[in-house]
Amino acid sequence: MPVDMPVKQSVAGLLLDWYDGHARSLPWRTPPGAAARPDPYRVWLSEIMLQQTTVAAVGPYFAKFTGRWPTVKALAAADEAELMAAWAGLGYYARARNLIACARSVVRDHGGIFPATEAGLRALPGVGAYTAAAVAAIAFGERAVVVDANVERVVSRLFAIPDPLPGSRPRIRAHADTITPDVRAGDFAQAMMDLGATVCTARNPRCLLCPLADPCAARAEGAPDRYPVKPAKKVRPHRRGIAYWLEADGAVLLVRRPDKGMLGGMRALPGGDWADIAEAAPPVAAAWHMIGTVEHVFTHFSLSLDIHAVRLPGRPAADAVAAEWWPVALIEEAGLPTLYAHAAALGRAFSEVTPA
DNA sequence: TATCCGTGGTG
DNA sequence: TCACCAAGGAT
Repeated sequence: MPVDMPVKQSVAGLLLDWYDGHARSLPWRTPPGAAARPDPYRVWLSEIMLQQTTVAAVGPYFAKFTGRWPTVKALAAADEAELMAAWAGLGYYARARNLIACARSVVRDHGGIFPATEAGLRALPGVGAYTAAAVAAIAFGERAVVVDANVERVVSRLFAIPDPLPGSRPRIRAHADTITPDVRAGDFAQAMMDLGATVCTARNPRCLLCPLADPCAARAEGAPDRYPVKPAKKVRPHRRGIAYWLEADGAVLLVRRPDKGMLGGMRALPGGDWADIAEAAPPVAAAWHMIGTVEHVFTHFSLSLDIHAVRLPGRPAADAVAAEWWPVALIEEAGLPTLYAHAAALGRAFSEVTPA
């Protein structure tokens, strides 16, 4: 489909022409230039899942969620524990809590219809400046300045912005505004992200394939990957912790972590928060065995989690808050975050070779 | 503004 | 191998 007249051969025109032939086909998308707009619910759900998360990782989760909860009304009526378990493994679990809160707000406050404006969307839980702009543009065709990490990279290079992130963000946004067209708002936003994901990549950008190579200032300088300029990295501290695999009668004791903080709201093995290993008291007094250590890397620290296990002939009275006995054979369905899924794998191995 | 918040792929 | 990175938001 030809580009609409007003954009001509501007940056937007070059980009939209490229997008018409190179758009990625994704489950939450409509083809470039399509007359029909995509379902706002699916656009919103995909945008939440894609926050700081790769397309490849999101794929199976998007299929699972849209299959189980096809509409925002269905999602609003979902069992919260079931939804959190379905999100397990995708990370950033505050997104899952906000997902329910947002769906319920849409149903309760907006009659089950997503707000069609950037400002209306921005007021929803879990919807920030980027997501509000993206949904407004993609699902409703509103001209919005959509700035994510891809756009930051493309724009920093296109204009060779010398000052480092995050201080450069106002300038980046101002430049992004100047190249955002009045037409094909959703296609333009997705084209910028596709360009950043497949051509204008963080490392080894493919300038020979880039539709914006000609106007790109960073390419003219000869070192496009020098942009965006970033601040010096910080050292990642290391912590140690303990988790307990307490098994009895074919079931293992699980707890639910507090809503705030790491892995908030998710099921876990008992064992504390890894801040002070001395406070990680076992759930019951028993002859515990150290069966292994799980190494895990989070965004701002790494962790060595020692797994202690015991198998008792009967279930003791566990005083842990919000504790539940979960069948060992069904542990895969508990929705454990990755750290505890790895710990549970050690626990099962222990279970198979240890008599009660 | 700076920090916190997961995970898996990759060059 | 490992530091970097990914369609950010809340506080």
